[in-house]
Amino acid sequence: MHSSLLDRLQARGYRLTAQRRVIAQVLEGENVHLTADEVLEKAQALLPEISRATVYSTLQRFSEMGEVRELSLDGRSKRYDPNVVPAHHHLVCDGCGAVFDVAHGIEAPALPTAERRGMMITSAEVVYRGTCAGCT
Amino acid sequence: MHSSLLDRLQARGYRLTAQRRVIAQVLEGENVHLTADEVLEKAQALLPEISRATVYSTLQRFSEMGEVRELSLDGRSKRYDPNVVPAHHHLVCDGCGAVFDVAHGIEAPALPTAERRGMMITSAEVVYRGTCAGCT
DNA sequence: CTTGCTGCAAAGCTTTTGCATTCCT
DNA sequence: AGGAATGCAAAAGCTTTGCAGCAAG
Repeated sequence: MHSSLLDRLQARGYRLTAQRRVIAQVLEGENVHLTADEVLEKAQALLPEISRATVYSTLQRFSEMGEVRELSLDGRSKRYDPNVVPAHHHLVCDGCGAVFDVAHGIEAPALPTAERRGMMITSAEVVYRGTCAGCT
Repeated sequence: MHSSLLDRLQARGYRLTAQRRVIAQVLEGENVHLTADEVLEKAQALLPEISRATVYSTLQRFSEMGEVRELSLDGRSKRYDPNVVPAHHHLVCDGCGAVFDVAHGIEAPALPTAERRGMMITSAEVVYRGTCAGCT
């Protein structure tokens, strides 16, 4: 089976702390993508003394490691997507900002070389938008 | 020819002020997409007494009118895209956050009904990412 | 032991808001 | 004249940072 996020943390020489264990657990237990504040809230339910700064820095660390994807889809908060692989697109509710995964298999169209402005393209994500049932 | 943004403002009953004229001018004069702060800076060069609050509320107004598109592509600032029509995608530099338009003609793949979670899809934008020359 | 991690609180940045004043129409 | 738009300054989110103490390896 796959090695867990925690195993990979350790393999890279990062320390394994109760806080990181809890944050990893919170992320993996969710099928929607949480904001940092929501991660804090759920983590505090499991480990009351965890701090906001730790949640933010840990999410940043996980993101730099490529273990979590940071999404900026509305002007409010970033959201954290624990499903880095396989690559997939997102469906966003313009009302509440909720983000849903779109099953993989859909491929974004390639960007013609003439349009690349000399950049090497590292990702191509499609963002679908609409309004969810709860937001009428 | 097309009616200008200012004509459309007036047609909808909005007042035509020096501030709005300057903001429209700043937006239309750019081929990259500016943040609110950059709009303020350029607007102040033309009309020194314009305030930050006015820039923000005007951009919000233009966006509600559908005259400008609000983009949230990184966790920093929103950017404002004056080219609402034709629809087009964007190329983002992960280093500096700069946003370039991708020529229209590229179509995002449709989202299968099974994946829509009951939502009516109102838009599908592709975001290409890479690192621009200046960000090495 | 050593160095990295945590918690706290303060600061930073972007954006919004309340209210008196100004000025389009 | 009348109501909308502006400017100012304060406040409100979200996120980052500095630093002393704690703990994983």
